[in-house]
Parts: sequence; structure tokens; C-alpha cells
Amino acid sequence: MVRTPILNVATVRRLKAFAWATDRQVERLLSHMRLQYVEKRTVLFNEGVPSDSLYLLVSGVAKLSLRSPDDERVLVSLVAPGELFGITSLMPGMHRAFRSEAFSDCWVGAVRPEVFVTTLLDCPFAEFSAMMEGTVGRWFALLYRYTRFQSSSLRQKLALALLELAQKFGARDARGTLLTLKLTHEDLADLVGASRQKVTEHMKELERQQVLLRDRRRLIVHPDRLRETAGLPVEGK
Amino acid sequence: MVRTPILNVATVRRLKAFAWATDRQVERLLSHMRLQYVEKRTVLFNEGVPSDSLYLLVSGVAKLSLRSPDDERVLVSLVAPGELFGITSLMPGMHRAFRSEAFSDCWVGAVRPEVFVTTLLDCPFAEFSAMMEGTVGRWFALLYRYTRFQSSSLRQKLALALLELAQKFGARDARGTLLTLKLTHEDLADLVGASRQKVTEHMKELERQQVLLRDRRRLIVHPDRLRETAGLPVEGK
DNA sequence: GCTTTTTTGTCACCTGGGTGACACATAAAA
DNA sequence: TTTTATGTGTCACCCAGGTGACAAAAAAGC
Repeated sequence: MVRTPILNVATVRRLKAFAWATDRQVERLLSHMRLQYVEKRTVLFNEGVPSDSLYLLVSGVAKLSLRSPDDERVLVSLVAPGELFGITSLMPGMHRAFRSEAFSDCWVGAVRPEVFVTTLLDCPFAEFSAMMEGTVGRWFALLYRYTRFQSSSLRQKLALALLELAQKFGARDARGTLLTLKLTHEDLADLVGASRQKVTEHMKELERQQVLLRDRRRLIVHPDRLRETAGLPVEGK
Repeated sequence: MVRTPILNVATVRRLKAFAWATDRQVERLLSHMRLQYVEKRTVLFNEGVPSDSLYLLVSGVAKLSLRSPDDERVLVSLVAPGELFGITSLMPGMHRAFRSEAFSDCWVGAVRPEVFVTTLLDCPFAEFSAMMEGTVGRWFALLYRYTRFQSSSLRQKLALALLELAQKFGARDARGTLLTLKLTHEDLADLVGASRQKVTEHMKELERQQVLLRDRRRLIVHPDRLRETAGLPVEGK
């Protein structure tokens, strides 16, 4: 059988977690933490589910991964003892971006994000949470795109990049979503890390497939079809 | 000549910036914001410099980029009006991760991060900042690795991944940094998005070049040499 | 110890995407 | 309008890295 580890201030300090917090704060936080044992290969949470807990890895190694369009697992990161993970729970209504599972047998501490914030920072959770979303939310979206890139073809990368642009610079239009931005193929190539020539080829192809069309130097895209070519679940799957 | 835009609460609302803040807060924030015009192609800040301001893009398009090992520019993201950028300034002592320059002529508002935090959230900047670092700091590191991946060869990606692992799971050892973690080539392949076979080949090669060595199933890496093969500036260049 | 399973090492072969080159189209400048 | 610069479209050719296959070596079970 496995012995339950002792989780006190000293342990936390040794793990170098919450380095900035006072002993009292850490103590309070620990009193609200549920410690659990997670056996190798067990899934702690899945991507897409609502995120209601924040985790501290106490021992072992955890793994964050993502399912790629062609149904393979992309290993996004390995989590070391002392690290916090599951931080989507700090942003309002955000769903988990990655799946988390035990890479080796683990001890994990779970807290409610509200408790975490109000204990370590004296300010209301809702405000902190909104602030997080407003500041780091977009960075998270970027990370999401880049992790997806990992296992995508150029065509899919292009679709992902165009989707992001549509969200940021899109305006509704009779024919789809108009990008209020003049972009050259070279810009797109830089954005997806490809050569200008191949981008030209794929853009032509996407036009042919009616995924997008061009009015002069302006792009009009069709988000649903883009999602499809990107290999993302289409809205209302 | 270019007309200076009016930046008041109504404008901010239209931009959908600081959606969570009250009118009073926004007003106070605006009174501390320096508005500046940035001409297309002008660099606002460079990667690596200390970050002391937080920016709000008022109009135009800004661009975040990164210099790759082979000295090319990777376009990381385009910033839309209403977005905040330069958020490394919210983490203590953090340097800018990307270069920011105007993609088109822009109007940009700059605030000191301390003012931003204390105005929108009533809690001391130092505490908020430490909290940010403890929670999203690692995510930033991940984003950093993934953006680098974009323009790297498999060999370089492997080096980057091993460096990250060395930071997280490394223990000093007479022969270098020992990874306290048993990893198969398949795990590494998943981590860098490559095939197992090629990872095997490159790992052999890295061993031959004394960048790393193996003691049983344990890896011992040489961080400086890894940085070199990853194309990163070596510590104390 | 012996057996079974998991990893590692190394092939030969294929393919997506990079490169250079050049004609054509479009936009900006004069 | 003409000129000049900047984008776009399409080649032919090359290479890094993917794939499948299989033997050798290590680990894990027994």
C-alpha cells in the first residue's frame, strides 16, 4: 500500500510552491486542500470539461496532453512536483484546455480556485478572475493554437491562423466573415511558419473549396468550414 | 497629420477593453495612460528588455514576433484594437518575451503595471504580481517553447524540450544535470511532435556529440551544450 | 534462471513542404 | 499615364522527417 504523504508548511516550502505566501496563508490553504492519490495513467481531468479545481502536484509526474485532429495524443507538458496546474479554473467559465493524467503514480492536492485566491490574495475571486481573463486569456488562446500546430499539416495551420484572425479582426458580411486587415501571403506564411509559395498554393486551394474568397486584397472567410479543415469540432458538432 | 483619438470611457467600452471594470475605474486608469502614435514598422519594445509598461492597442494593428535561431522573424501574433499587450510587465522582473512593432500605424496607450493593478483590483501590485508568476508563469514558458518550435529543426526541438525537462526535473550530478525521470524515446517524440525513430537517431547523435549521456535509463544532460544546439544564447553569451 | 514485453537501433522508401527562379498582376509613386 | 515596387501563381528540384519492418537489447514478470 502507498503511504499518504504529510502535507504541511515545511513540505510546501521544500517543494518551492507558493514561495511568495506567508506561513499562515499556506497553512490556511492546506486546510482546504484535498489530497488524493492518482495512479499512473489515470485521467485527472479531460479537455473540454468545466474547470472547478486547481491542483498542486505533491509527488510524482503529471502529464498534460491534447487530442490532435487525426486523433493522436500530443504531449504538451510534463508537470513536476511543486507545480500548480489546472489553472484554467482561475478564469471565469473556462473549460479545461488539456487533458491531465498521471505520468507516474502521483499525489495531488486539489483546492477550489475561490479559496486559493481569497487565501493568498485578499481580493474577491470574481474580480481577480475577470482580471486574469482580460490579461492572460489571449495568451492562453495563443498557447492553444501553437500546441495544435504541433501535429497539423500546413493546410490545417492556415485554417487555425485564419480562424484566430477572424475572431480578432472579423466583421460580419453577407458572404461570411470579412477580415478587416490587409494581409499578404508572406504575412500568413510568417504566422504559420511556412514558405510563401506553399501558402499561395493552399490559399488558392481553399478558395477553390469555397472555404474563403477574396475581394481585392480583402479576405472573406467561412468560419465553420475553416473549423472543419482545421480538424476542430464544428460549432454544435 | 494624424488626428489624436479621443480616449474616454465610451471609447474604451466600444473597444470592449476592461469589460469587467466600472466606469470610475476606467476613468482613473485613463488618467494615467500615456497615448502615443506608433508608425508602421516602428518597434515599440524588443524581446529581452525589462518590461515596465502595459499597453492597450487603441487603433491599428500591432505585431508580436520573435527571432529564430537562424535569425528569421517568427510572427507570433497580431494584436487587435482593444487588446492589452506587453503583459510580461505583470510578472516581477520578467523581461519581454517578444518584440512588438506596429504592423500598421497605431495608437497605443501605455500604463505602468502598478497603476493598472491597483486601479482595477484593489490589492498590492507585488502580491498580484507574485501570484501571476506562480500561476501563469509556467504557461508563459510553455508558450515560449512552442513559439520557438515553429522554426526549429527536430534536433533543436529536442534540445529545447530536454532543457525544459532539465529545469523541472534536473538534479546536479558530477557529470552534468541528471533527469530524475525515466523517459522513453517515444515520450520524447510525443513531446516534440516527431516520430520515435527519428528521435532515436538524434538522441544517438547527441550522445556522440557529448551533449548528453545515458546511465541505464537515466539521462544526464549538459545544459550549456543543449542551449547551443537549440540555438539559444548561451548563459553569459 | 527463463520468458514475455517494452524499448532501442537501423534500415529502405515515400511525401510534405522548402528553395530558387521567373512570368504575370496589382498597387504605389512619379 | 508610365514607371517602379510589391504581391501572386506556378514551376522543377531537393531534403528533413514520416512510415513500416525487423533485429537486438533491456526490463519486467514469473
